Amino acid sequence: METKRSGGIVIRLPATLAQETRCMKDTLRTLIEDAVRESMEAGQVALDELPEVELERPKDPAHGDWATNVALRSAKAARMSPRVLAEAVAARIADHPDIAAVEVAGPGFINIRLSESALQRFVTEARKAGVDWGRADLGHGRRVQVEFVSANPVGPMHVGHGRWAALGDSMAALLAHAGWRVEREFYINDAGVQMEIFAKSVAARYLQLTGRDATFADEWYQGAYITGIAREILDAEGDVWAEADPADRESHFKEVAYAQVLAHLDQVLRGMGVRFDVWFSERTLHEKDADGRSAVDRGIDELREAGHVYEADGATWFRSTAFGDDKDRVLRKADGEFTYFAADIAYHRDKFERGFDRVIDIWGADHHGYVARMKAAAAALGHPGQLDIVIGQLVTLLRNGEVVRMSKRTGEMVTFEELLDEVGADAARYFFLRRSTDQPLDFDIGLAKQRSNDNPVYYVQYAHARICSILRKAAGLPLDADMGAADVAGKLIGADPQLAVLTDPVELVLIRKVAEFPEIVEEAALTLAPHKLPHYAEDLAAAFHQFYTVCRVVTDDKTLTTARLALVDAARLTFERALALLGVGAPERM
RNA sequence: GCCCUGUUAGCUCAGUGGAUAGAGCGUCUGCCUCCGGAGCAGAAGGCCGUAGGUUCAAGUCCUACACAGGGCACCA
Repeated sequence: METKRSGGIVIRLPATLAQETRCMKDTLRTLIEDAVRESMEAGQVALDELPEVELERPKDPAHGDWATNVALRSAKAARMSPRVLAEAVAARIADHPDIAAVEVAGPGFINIRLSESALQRFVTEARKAGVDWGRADLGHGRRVQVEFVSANPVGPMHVGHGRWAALGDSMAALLAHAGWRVEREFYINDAGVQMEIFAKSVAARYLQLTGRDATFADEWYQGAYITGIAREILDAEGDVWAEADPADRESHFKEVAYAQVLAHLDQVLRGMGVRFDVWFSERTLHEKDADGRSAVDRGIDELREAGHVYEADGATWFRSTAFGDDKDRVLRKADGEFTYFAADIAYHRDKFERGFDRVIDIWGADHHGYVARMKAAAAALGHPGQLDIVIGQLVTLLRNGEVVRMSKRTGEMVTFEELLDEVGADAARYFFLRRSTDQPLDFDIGLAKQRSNDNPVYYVQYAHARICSILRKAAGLPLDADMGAADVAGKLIGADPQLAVLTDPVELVLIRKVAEFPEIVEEAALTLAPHKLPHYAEDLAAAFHQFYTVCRVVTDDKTLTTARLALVDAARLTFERALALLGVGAPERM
């Protein structure tokens, strides 16, 4: 099988924004650095060099929009009280037009409150950016590959795969929004023992269906889907294979069943909106080229030439301990077979040969013991630090509080497809992405089935739908009208809304939340932590609902109405972007 | 035995070395002549697993220990 590249790949290139957008944080940092430098030059502060200026958002809104601890950090070196140092710096930034207030607080924090006009500008900025709102440039257009799911093609997707699908897809979207050129890849483990067992299992069921006796070993795949595949073969091709040579039969069944499972995986993944740019077949790594050598051979050769390979006890070893692993690892067993690890080395070598600056693998916690050797291999191949391996804790499936044991072998399982049917793709994705990858996930089917309002995805989607409803109301459209929210908003608001009238505390809280979005994108992309997005979206929804309760948007006051429409439109856009990065829909009505 | 991840409100979980540790659910009390009540406001609820250490400052970093889950193959 050839490496398959799906058609119509869309790689979104990083947008080059016409104007140089500097986020508020960077602007403030420069401002404070200048203030410290001036204080030093004026002889107020005795420091040898400019300290690093850290800015943070205080937890307590009473402390302003931003705070810096620069005075606390430099006090010792400057041999002065942190508060006095802070006062000296604060006095030099207080006059900036974007700053409403500066105060020294606590042990020596400098708290900064932005002016209303500075905040109001974010509404314009978000609406102007449109789908590019929140875009960052961490990647500088470098190429990153995210490999995830990568299931053995020997059975249906299970719930754990669903978590990796949601996680990988969202992480990829996040990285793309943060300025990386991203490719999504699925590694098909279609070589090796699992496939043989798979074929034997199908063959045995086929024979049984034709009324013959067939041994079925305990360690084979017991799942009902095996019989299903066997029945399909029987229906399509008849019982001609019953009397065929067992080796021929198994080899034929293997390919038929493999194709079916692969189609199933693709279909389920598409059903939840996940599309891979590349499906990479492990088999291709074992195919011999004109010189009679496979990619696996060449991978080992490369390591050998670099001096990292040796022979011992009849096996071929990789000296992974030279790169921080606990023990050396076997590449080729004494029986002449390659280990799975050897193929994985060839695979990662192939990835880097394709020119990725960075490669991210998403694995379940059950593979964490593999991390050290894989990173060692990447380093030995000349790519230290370019491989990130994200370890996600496992999913435990519960049914009404009782653990459902899942095993491909015994066939006792609830497939991910069933779960998607029951709870819907949006809720399933949101549920998966809300928890940190370091946290094990309990997925209770009974609970998820209830479709209860407890699910925060509805809270967020409802906020979006509510905004669309306001837009419909303002445009005089019926409640059930289909509309392009952005177009409707554009016509209603016009080119120059008077945002200066947005001064109500809840309006400013909502603006601040909207303004935070680019920081969240950057932080989530930097830490490979999509779970920050749902939490942000819920905060944004809370800010919007509070605003909605206090402030009526559509009133007789034309100026205020237009300004508030602009604000809710900026919020709508932010919901839409945040949900898009999660792969969750933003419905215009529910 | 060794390695990884976790341990924060009754439950499920957030928390870039900073100020009085947050949210949802659950419990209790209020709010619909009004753009969607799938909403909002308020109350109660905490020795951040334990013990040391680093720091001006520790839920956050370091070291032990306890508990939970997952790994420790010439398996895939």
